[in-house]
Amino acid sequence: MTAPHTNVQKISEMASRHLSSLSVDCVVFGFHKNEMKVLLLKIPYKDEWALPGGFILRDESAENAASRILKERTGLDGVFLRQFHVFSDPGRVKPRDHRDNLTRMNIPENDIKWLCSRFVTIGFYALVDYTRAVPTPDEFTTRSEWRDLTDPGMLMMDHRVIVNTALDTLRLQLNNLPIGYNLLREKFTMPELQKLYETILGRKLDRRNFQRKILSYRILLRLDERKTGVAHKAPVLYRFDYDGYHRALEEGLKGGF
Amino acid sequence: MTAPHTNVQKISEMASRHLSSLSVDCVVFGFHKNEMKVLLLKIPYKDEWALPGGFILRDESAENAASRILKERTGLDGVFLRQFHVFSDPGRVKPRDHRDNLTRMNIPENDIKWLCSRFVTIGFYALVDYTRAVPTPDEFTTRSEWRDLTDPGMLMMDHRVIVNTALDTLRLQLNNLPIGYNLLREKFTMPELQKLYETILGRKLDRRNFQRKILSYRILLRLDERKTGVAHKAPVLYRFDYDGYHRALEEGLKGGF
DNA sequence: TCAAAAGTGTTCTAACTACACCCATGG
DNA sequence: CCATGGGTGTAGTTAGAACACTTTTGA
Repeated sequence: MTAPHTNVQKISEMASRHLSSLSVDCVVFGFHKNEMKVLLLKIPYKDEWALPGGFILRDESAENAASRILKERTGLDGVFLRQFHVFSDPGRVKPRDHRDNLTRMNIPENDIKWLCSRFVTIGFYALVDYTRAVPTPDEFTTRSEWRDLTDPGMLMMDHRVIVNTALDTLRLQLNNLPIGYNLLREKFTMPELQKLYETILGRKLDRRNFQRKILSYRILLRLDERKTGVAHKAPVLYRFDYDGYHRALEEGLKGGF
Repeated sequence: MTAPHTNVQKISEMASRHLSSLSVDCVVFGFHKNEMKVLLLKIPYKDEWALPGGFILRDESAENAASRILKERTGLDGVFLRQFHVFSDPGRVKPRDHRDNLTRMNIPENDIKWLCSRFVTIGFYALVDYTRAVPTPDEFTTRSEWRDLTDPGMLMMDHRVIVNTALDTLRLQLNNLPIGYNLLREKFTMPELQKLYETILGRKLDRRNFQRKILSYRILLRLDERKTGVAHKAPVLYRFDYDGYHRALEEGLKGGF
């Protein structure tokens, strides 16, 4: 792109009035050992974690940006991904923090002034199979880790708020989302599925009623095998009936949890 | 703001890589004569309508921008307003249309180049009392009108998609939204409230079951008066019990419609 | 006086809740 | 061999769907 032939002052006015620095941040949910996990990046020289995110590139949609970032951070393609909220409060970034972040990204001092005007991010949440995702740090972070959702540590900027909002959205949309399909491995047991729902909802469910209800949706295929190497009675394995699942989700799981 | 002392080429790169033109568009719902209405602005010299919207100003949040615009277009303050989706598909605006719009807004030719890179909008929906809102055109449109939701006419760009997405969201969130509280006048009859729900849902509800259900939520106060000047038996007037309503909404209207 | 709309009650059914019992397994 | 977790069944309660009758009013 060639520079427009206009004076710098004019551009400055336009940029400050009409342009925003626009990014996406991904809340990547996983499920492991009966715990909900979030994928976070460690900020070097600080006891803080950040959500994987980045700028939306020219000529790509926000959805595209989010799935590109996800692929980079987890190695996964075709992940379940959905936008849930825009965070645009001018106070969401302390100018000091913002400057630090941009400096870390090797953005020249002069350009930082441009980006400091407003910093809007679109929140996405993703549901991924914990066992298949490989946490991968980016060039600005030291490492990438699955952290406990309940106790992820100190989060940068308003990222804690973003995570909480994502979780609230997840709960609200629970009955219209392919939760199990994306968060569990292909084969899973009934108690595992129940634990998943309990963890997301934050409350206990009755074992027998849960089983009856979830089976009534006709979204599960009971397999002719049982989980091996477990204590006590070996539970039966299930997998999702893809067609049935998506048919049911369009209506929403009636009654719901 | 003073211009940063850097060369034009550099700014151009930064802007095109990291900055977006960011706006809000409001889908303003009203309810009148058993019809859902949307507030639209007429584009001059074209047989097209547009959603009221505008750029987010420096140092204001998207929410702020939306409620500011709403105040300008309807004269209403403290309106129920909620963001529902970001539209960022690079193909959502035909470059030709975009250029026309910006030219109409008296934005100089040179600056238009900046804004053409990407054009992202945050969709908000609003629920307002039809009888109190006064449609007010902005400086770029000839008039402002309540249009039928089912047949609003030709809409500019992807605004039809935005309206449809807003309606889908409204239906999904119906049981967690103060629908009646915001769309009806202070006093209303049970049939009016039912018609509202039926219109949003797009299907008939049983008169008697609706009444029993809505009353069981304990969100209505039955008044000691009836609607006057109507044919047939005069229906009783109700108004909302504000406290009860908001208590009930936190849980969601259980069961729902 | 009658058609059309509003107010109220009843019945039937399906879904949810809360349990009790038996089975399989590893320590 | 027994504690623990998994599979299945049942009774009581509640919420939802379908439906009938009476009341009020303007035309």
